[in-house]
Amino acid sequence: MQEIVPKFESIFTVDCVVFGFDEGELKVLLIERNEEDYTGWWALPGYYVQQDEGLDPAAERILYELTGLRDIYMEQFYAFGDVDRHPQGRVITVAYFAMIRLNPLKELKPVINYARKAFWHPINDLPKLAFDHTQIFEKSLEKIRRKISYQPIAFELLPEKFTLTQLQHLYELILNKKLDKRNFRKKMLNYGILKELDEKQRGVSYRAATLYKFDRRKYARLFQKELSFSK
Amino acid sequence: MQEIVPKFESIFTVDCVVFGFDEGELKVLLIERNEEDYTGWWALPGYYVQQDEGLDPAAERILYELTGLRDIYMEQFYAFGDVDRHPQGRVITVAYFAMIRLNPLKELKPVINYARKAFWHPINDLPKLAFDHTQIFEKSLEKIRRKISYQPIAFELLPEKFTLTQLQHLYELILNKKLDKRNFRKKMLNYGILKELDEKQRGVSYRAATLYKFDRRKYARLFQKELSFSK
DNA sequence: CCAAAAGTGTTTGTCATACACCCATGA
DNA sequence: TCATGGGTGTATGACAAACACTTTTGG
Repeated sequence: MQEIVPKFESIFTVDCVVFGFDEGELKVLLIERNEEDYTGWWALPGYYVQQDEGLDPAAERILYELTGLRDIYMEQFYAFGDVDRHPQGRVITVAYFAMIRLNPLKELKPVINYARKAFWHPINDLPKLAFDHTQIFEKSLEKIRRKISYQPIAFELLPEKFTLTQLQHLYELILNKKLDKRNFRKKMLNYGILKELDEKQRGVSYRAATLYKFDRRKYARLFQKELSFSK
Repeated sequence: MQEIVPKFESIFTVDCVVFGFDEGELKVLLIERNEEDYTGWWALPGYYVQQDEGLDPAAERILYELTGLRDIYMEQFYAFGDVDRHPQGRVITVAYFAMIRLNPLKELKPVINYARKAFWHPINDLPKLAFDHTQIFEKSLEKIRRKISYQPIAFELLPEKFTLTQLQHLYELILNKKLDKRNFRKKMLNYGILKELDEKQRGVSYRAATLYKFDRRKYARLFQKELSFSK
């Protein structure tokens, strides 16, 4: 009996789903394509992996080249390899996600001209994206919804100092449901991973809220003790 | 500015981690390799994906060809793409796992001669596997440990009729810790996804235990209501 | 009658949930 | 003084955890 399955070669890429939080909205980082196939379309930042490059480093590099963003921890979540997902032929993509502190003032600057521009777009109003990127995005949403239920990844999205209400709104956005204010505060404060600051909100025309910081040390001490959030 | 990242082509494969339960042990399905690189070594069943073949179908086909097992639902869990994971060059692999009802009488017969044989091996006694398959296996273990905590996938491993004690032993094996008998039974029966049969165990030299079946209908009705199992 | 596993309840504490009013601030 | 969000407590029910003895059966 001989080998009946020929090896074949495929191009492969990495795509990044980067979430940010701004103006009370969850946003995702997109680029406008400047290359053949879907030219001018919006897409997730993604590109070809290099010959001598691991997947994780490729994801970091590609995100940087397309958006100028660096040093962002990303987590691989799924590989997409449908036969017809790419018009050029067989292209498998490995998808990563990240949640970051969005700085609205920081300009996003593609370093290579594969992207015309990079920008933040609200997740509730996404048009159809290039390739199967809509599907990739949906899968990443599922993933972070599940993940936020057992790990406090929401902090990654907030500014360093934040109010409990901001934190709650963020959870509500991600989980897509209302949470009870008193219960939310009780629970969050109970975890002991928030540090209350002496500082208050400024410039609001109502009672100023206390600011908090996420206490990474205490969180680390909880090891992988997983936090849960069902309602 | 010109494109600074050359596309390159890579071979890619699928690897399968299939868990079974037999003789009171958790086992994993291995093959003995019959090809260059790690010839004669034990490895996870895995092979090249074809040109016109999606990842999921590839996983099904490859498992069949290497072990003779068919119609097994597998779930993708991670892509491994370290630069030096394969001696032949850059080979990315997409890994799948499955949990199945192991039939110790059914002979495992590779259909193509890439594998000399396929066999079940206890997971607690694994030698070093070919390529990075040890690492892939470890990751799959993490994955099923997490998954069993919120979905009753353990049933997939058991014979159709089983006793509560068998089920508990299986949970203990996977989670690698002792569970309390009374609490375990209470919780399991409470979920309402077990159907008590009129039948008892036979041929044991002690009090015969009641047999149960997993009730897929009732489980489906719980939608994705997730079951939890911490202790 | 012995060995081996089956089967069975109660108590305690923690945590999720539901729910409504007063407080502080700036305009 | 009003509008706006900030901030607070209690009662109920569900569920996790800890814990030990009696029952059944075959050999």
